[in-house]
Amino acid sequence: MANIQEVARKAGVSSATVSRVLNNTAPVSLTTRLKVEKAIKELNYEPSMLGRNLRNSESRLLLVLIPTFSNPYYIEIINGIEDYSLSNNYNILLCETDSNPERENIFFNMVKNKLADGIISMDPTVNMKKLYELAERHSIVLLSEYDEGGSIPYVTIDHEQAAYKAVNHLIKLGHNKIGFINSDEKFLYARKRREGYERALKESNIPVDNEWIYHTEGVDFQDGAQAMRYFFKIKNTPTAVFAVSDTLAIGALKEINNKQLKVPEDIAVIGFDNISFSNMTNPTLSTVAQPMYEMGKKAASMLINRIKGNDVESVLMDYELIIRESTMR
Amino acid sequence: MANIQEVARKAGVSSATVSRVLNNTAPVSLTTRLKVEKAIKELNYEPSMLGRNLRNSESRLLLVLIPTFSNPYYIEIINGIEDYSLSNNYNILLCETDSNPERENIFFNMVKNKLADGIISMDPTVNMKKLYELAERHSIVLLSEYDEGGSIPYVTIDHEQAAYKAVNHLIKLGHNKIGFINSDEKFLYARKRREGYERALKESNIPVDNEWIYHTEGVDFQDGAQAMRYFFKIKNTPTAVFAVSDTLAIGALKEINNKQLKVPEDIAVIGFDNISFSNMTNPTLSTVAQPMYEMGKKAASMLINRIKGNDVESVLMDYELIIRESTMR
DNA sequence: TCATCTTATGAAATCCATTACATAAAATTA
DNA sequence: TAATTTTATGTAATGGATTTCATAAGATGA
Repeated sequence: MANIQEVARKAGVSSATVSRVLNNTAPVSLTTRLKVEKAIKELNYEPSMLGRNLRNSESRLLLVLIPTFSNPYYIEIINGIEDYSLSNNYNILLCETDSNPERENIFFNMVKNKLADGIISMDPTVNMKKLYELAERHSIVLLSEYDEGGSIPYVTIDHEQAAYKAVNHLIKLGHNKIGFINSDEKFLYARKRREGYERALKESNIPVDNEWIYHTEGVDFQDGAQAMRYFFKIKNTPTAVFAVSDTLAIGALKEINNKQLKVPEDIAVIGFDNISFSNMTNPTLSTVAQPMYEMGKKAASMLINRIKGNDVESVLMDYELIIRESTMR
Repeated sequence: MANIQEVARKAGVSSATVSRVLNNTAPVSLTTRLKVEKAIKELNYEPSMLGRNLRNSESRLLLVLIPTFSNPYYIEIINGIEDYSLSNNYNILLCETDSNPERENIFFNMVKNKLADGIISMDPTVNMKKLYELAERHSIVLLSEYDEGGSIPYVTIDHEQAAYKAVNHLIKLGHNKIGFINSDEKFLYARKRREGYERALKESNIPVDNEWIYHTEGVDFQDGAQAMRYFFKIKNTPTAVFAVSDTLAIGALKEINNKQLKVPEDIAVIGFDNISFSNMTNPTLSTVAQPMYEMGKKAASMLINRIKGNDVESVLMDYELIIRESTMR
């Protein structure tokens, strides 16, 4: 592959002029411009990004940290990030951390090493201390999982209120024995959603019973199934279940089916995230929808702005309760 | 961030020596090594990948082309690719083409521009002509979708035989009205699976009826549901359905449920891919499992070998029929 | 017409790490 | 001990594009 010097030689100009033609950074006479363009075409020249990136000390690569590919929750968000980034000439590198600090380090180093220009972290298990260190010299945006009062900008929804609404919906259906499948409360979203759960119960004078709060290891289908098995084991099985993720809710649904019980007649179920499967289950799953695509776009635009040196503000997005068969009377 | 020159100055050596310490490419005396390491630590130096990549004219980035994130089929494969790549110091860039030639071009250009070292394409909609052009000067491996007799190495399974086995399984259950939900036959895998479908029928003296072969637009749930609605519309509705992807099969399942019919009693269903959700449906879905993780690993190892300049051979992997509730008697 | 401002272009420095080549010192071998 | 090899290190070129600085030619205005 030809380089800029060869193009310059062929066109009978200097490499500076070729660069000017390429980037439109200074006036170039029409005749020279044409000569250069001809040479470019003839040599089939494509500028080397390596050279350009080194000189500009940017990589135009954004890292997107997610804990695992296997949660479909992230898909739409990623689409939003990718669409926005691509149309602004940035590429995204999807980084699955597997909640593994070593992997996380690899990705952090990419930023330090100038191999990436910034990070959107959707990983609730991320090492916040290290992230803050990195944020001193690099651009970072948090998505969904965030840090209240911290200095890193974020995009999220009001988790407390969303959970409150979901649980309230179950209460209005007449339930007062409401199980809560939560993930580990080391995650902020989990703590927030628990607060919402409790507020809804208290407002309706339903006592909060810790027996009805189950904490899962992960957010896989299996974790949801296991939670449901727990609820079946205790003397006082709930008549409705709120799960903090659709994958958990679907696992619970499956376990209820296995028991030959009916949803929503015997047990109502509501999830969170509105993953595409949630509309394919039998019965279809009620859930809380976040504007994932928009959140992704917003986060990408914030990050790119940050990289350009502008200040950006955190945002709270709207969410929506989606009622389907699993919570119909 | 300090650069190699500053480290050299601080340690009182030349940058060449620092590079030698860093890469162990030539003997360095213990005393100098210690001096250099001390300077590196004090300056908090991390080598710039941009400089290194330019000099070595490599990016240690691999592109993975997929048509869309929304098919969970790809997840395990990507895990395999990523694990292998990361442990060989390569990063992967997940490229969603959306079957959009413009996007595809962006990614191809990254390779031409030395921003990426090679491509694993899982995209059946990829522009094969362009891919072959690219393959003349760059490293490429095909995964799943391949080109018979072509010069680009691939990793795949025997699609014809796998489809044959799946359909044969339905026949053995006593079905002779077997619908086939295929995707567009411009894809090789679709043509191969159709061959398998027809061979199974013919061997059992069941006539092949084109009315029972439906071609979908995509492989989303909706496409599967639509195919099933078609089967309900024709006079002679099949008693069993073979879908070329689990997402299609799940859509069909949903549609059958909507009709208040029972799977497998009224209609048996078998899919393809063994996505994680296929074990969560009601009833659980029979399917054909490909060794996705292994296929990903293999493809990554082939690509990295190619990049190193070695010759690599295409491989056929094993698959497995997974019988679940949707085809039980 | 002279002074001043634009326009157009090239030379050379720069970004950062790697490596071929050169050289000096130390170690080994004959 | 002389000759040869190995070790240890530095100098300078290299990869490819961008940009500052310098300069010459053309345009504008007084």
